Amino acid sequence: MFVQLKKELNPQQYAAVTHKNGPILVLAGAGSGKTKAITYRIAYLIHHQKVDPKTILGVTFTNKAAGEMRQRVAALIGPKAKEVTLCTFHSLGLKILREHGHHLGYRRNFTIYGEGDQLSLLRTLIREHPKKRDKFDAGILLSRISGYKNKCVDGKSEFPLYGDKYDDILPEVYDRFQSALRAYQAVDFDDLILLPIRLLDEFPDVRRFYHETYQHLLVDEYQDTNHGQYRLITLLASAHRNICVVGDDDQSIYGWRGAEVRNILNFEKDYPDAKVIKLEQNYRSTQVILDAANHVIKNNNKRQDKRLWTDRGRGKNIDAFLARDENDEAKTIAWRLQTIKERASARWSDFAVLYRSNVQSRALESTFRVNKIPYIVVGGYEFFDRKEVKDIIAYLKVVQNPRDDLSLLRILNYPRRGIGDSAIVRLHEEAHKRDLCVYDLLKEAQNDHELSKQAQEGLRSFLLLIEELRKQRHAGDLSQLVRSTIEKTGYREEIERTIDDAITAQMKIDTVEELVSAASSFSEQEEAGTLASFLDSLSLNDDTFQNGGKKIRPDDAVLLATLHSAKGLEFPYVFMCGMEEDLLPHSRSLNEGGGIDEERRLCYVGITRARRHLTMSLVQERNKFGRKAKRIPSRFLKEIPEDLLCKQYSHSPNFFDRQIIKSANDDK
DNA sequence: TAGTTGAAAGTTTTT
DNA sequence: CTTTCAACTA
Ligand SMILES: Nc1ncnc2c1ncn2[C@@H]1O[C@H](COP(=O)(O)OP(=O)(O)OP(=O)(O)O)[C@@H](O)[C@H]1O
Repeated sequence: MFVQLKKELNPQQYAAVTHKNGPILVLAGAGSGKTKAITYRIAYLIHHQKVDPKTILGVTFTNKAAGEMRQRVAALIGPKAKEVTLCTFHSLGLKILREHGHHLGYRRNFTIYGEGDQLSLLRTLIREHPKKRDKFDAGILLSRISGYKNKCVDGKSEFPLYGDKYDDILPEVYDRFQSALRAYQAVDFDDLILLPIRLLDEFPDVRRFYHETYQHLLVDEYQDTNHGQYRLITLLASAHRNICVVGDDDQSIYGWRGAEVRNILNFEKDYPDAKVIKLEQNYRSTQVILDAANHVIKNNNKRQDKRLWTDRGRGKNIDAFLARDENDEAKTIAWRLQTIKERASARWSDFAVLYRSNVQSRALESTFRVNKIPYIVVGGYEFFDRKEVKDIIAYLKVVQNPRDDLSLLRILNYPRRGIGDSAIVRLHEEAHKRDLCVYDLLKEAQNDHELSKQAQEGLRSFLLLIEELRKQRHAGDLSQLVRSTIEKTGYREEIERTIDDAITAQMKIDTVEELVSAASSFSEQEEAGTLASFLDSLSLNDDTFQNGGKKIRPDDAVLLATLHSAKGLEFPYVFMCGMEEDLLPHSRSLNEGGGIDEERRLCYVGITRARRHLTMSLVQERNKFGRKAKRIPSRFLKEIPEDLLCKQYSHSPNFFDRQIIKSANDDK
């Protein structure tokens, strides 16, 4: 590979890849080969500089982008890639916390709370609060708690005031929230960044350990880092200063969760000796696509000046079509996709359909399904948000960490064990008063005569069940454990008992079964197929579960993804759907964070994913809560010059051969 | 304590 | 349209 380095890289990339130690900044536009520079640099360090792969750390914000890095490094250096740490900030934080969290009082088996867990914890706190009549919204509280937490990275600070009813209760709820997490041995996503910062900051030994361990840091999509992640990286780099960051201010799309572009813009101030590199040639897209992207993004102010050119030829115009509703849109996409595929003899995986919001995947999925177009959905809700799955996972979480009161209380009386609300409230309060975790309290409460006979019996069988599963945890394999959990809890019977509709009941049973397959395919592809790693992967939304619980993952499939999770990827053929006002730009985004500019960047990201051809679509009306709502074209569509577009607004897509493209509704 | 009923509310992006 | 939650009844 060394021989070809000079051939495969342009001079600027070559400079970035082969630069000796010290800070490097690559600030450049979409498709200019930033990720290529990072991955080649990793390969170069290993092959040329004889750097031990284990001492290289590459991080980025999203799972998808981390996976892309991993894949591209593996393509370059083969199996050695496994020794390089390539992950998201959060999984790096998790690693640090599992290895050294004991300094801060965390056991190795601590639990990760996702947003759902955070919200349900907050809801119980609100329920117990004396002022609960005020109808506090858990979501608002959560965003303020998270904001405050992150603000405290640089030391304790005042609670910010918003001038509403939440101001009064925030400090108290915050304290209770934090102590609950501690008591439960649980950490939330913020903690996965903030606690490692404390470890590195306050414990010189830990800091020294990681300075030794990771001697070369590389950060992709650096514009997406928030202050905590910036601090984390800065601490990790402080000894050797071998830090290479790449990014593009025009692709900053996470302002709404605290990402700060100034992290990348200030890099030269942080590291005055930084080698700064600009890349100006786009190797990805045709002229038409690049022009469209540039015309859209130039409507933003406050941009870093960047040049971008391509020699890949003009290419075909961008198609833009109007459909009647989202099902028509999906059908037309299916039809066009198949047409392009045949004409260009492309593979399914050469296509991506991108959208602003996860709900948009629904119509696409059902249409693709009936038309036998293989697809993979990135992220989205679906599987792991279903009640059945969350219940079983709560059991597994308790098995792993019995101090997790929140998960325990969720399942203590599901399936029904005769333990009612009053008993649960009593147990919870008692545990809180005596500074015990509920699990330990249960051991005595099973003989507490103030509880009903029924409840006592229920507690006994619950404890027995958990103990049994805990024993099994180390013995058998993971999928066996999940299966036992389902069987021993009598979950299937509970579903059959409580749900009258046989079809719904069967669906739920199937869902639970799918979780077993998810577990078994997990232990097949992970060498450490333990319960702990399974729960971690679930919490971090790991790529392993891309297709929910389904075991069969087509290896050649169309990608369905949000604009956010498509960043960093590229496809010969891209569809952007829902090009409508209130969706892109999204109506809810206009007041917050980056506002319209961030939405425009999102559009820019979408356009620049395409290599050869881009199709945009919009609909006349969209179903919203069972009502039809009229839609108007996105302003971004109008920012693209007419001569780059090929508009097909006139005829209904129903026009297209109905025999070829089935509608999702008329499949029976 | 368990189960039913009816009203109300939700409509963004990720870890 | 869906899900969630409070109030009610058995
Ligand atoms: N010097 C080069 N010669 C040929 N092709 C290149 C070169 N550099 C990059 N490419 C190709 O251009 C495409 C885009 O590269 P890459 O994904 O690294 O860009 P990027 O700057 O990271 O993009 P983005 O900002 O959108 O994530 C890839 O297909 C890559 O292989």
